[in-house]
Amino acid sequence: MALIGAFMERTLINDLRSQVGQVVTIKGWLQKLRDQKKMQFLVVRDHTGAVQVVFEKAANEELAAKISALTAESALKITGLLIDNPIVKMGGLELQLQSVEVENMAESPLPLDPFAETLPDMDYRLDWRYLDMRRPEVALIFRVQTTAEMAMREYWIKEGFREMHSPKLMGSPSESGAELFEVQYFDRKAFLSQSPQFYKQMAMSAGYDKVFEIGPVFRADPSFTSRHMTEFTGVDVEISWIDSHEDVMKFHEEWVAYIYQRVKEVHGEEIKAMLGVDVVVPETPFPRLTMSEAYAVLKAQDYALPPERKGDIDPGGERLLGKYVKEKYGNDFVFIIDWPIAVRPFYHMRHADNPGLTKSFDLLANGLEITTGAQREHRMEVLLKQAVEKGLTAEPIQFYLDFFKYGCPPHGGFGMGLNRFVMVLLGLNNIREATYLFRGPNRLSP
RNA sequence: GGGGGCGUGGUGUAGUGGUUUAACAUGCGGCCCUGUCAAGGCCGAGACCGCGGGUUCAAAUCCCGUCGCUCCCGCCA
Repeated sequence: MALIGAFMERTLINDLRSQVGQVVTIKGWLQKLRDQKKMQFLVVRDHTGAVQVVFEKAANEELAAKISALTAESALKITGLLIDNPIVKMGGLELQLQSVEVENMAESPLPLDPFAETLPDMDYRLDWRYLDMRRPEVALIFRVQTTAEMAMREYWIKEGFREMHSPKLMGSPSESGAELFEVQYFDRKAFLSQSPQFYKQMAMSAGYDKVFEIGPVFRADPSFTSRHMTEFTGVDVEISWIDSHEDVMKFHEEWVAYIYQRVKEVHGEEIKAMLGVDVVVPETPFPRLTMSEAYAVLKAQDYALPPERKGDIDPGGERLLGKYVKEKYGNDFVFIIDWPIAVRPFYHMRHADNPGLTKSFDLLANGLEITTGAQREHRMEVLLKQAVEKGLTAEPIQFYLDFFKYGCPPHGGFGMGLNRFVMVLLGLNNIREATYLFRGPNRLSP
């Protein structure tokens, strides 16, 4: 703040209180103009707040006319004397306008009025996302996301993690049947990465011990739901020298609790006031349900699982489990562990005493799947055998298999959807709300 | 890929066979009033009811097709 003030003539609206009695300059948007006979009132907003600006028309008719011509949401620079005025409902402050500079006049009418009583459809809001995002509630979502990512990094750094940036262009499809986007790559084909999975495991083989990556993930799945996107931000973690997936879960839950705690500290009150959501720091450890226990719970509640999908849980079942765990343990989070090999990829390690089950987990948050994790199979012969069992051939994944030839430690990790995480954290009902610019099967712009 | 729902002024909605020259709110334009502050009052512009076809004396309203959006399932994060 002080640094900016040193070379920029501007006071943030949130900092005005300390400048009473001085001439200050604010920069922001005209949220409301109340143009009266003798007086003009302007509500001006920047990214920190809003303040009332007042002008007495008789003082300067020319300036008054200039103000009258201002349109809603124009970008303005206003200089005036800041006074304390308890009558003003907006913080008891008032800026007595001396000059106004129009940096960018907004066309009128606005295609989307950020301060209208009713909110347009999501799709329309996405068409005019930059206007939609002027709403303080939307701005809050992305301030929270920033804090959340900061907290993630704080925790990682403290634990000795290294940040990786793996390539998103790949020469061959990595995981078997995954839906990949194909792109033209000079005179051949390339694919957009649908997970940094293999590359973060390579870092384990490189001896980096613990790594994380926050980056884009592409999925060519034509999914039309409130929680799927074709491009999203993945949060990936991989940890070496673990004994089992339990070690990964232990890290995961403490890390999540820390993020919640930081977000609550920094934004808790605002979130409550603007979004009506109480950020509750979850108790650790999170409850754990094995797949068979999860099935028993669902069966006890007469939930009918689709018979042909044996070994998996459908979204309705996940929501019910979330509700069950909330009631029984008072926790929004639950790990579903030990998934059958049929529904897990070849690289998940299997239980030594039960080869039909993997040492894997999903993390459900309020009944929504936000994370998949596992201990990885680091013994090359076993890995290859499991790949073949899944119908894969060695050639396309040979580069991956090679990671395990020269001293790769036992390891495991998880991949979490950042947007889903923010969605659950803030109680948003659609992933588009938690995403800067949504990408779906039918949306590539703006 | 399968299924459901919805498409009415800029936006959000009402109207679901004939008093519809399509209503209401908000926004926009004009005027009036007012140290205003969810401002108030009056007036005005703005929709061939997504598109195409059909049924009917009569369609925003029913049927078919089509496009768009949306949610659910599948898939996943």
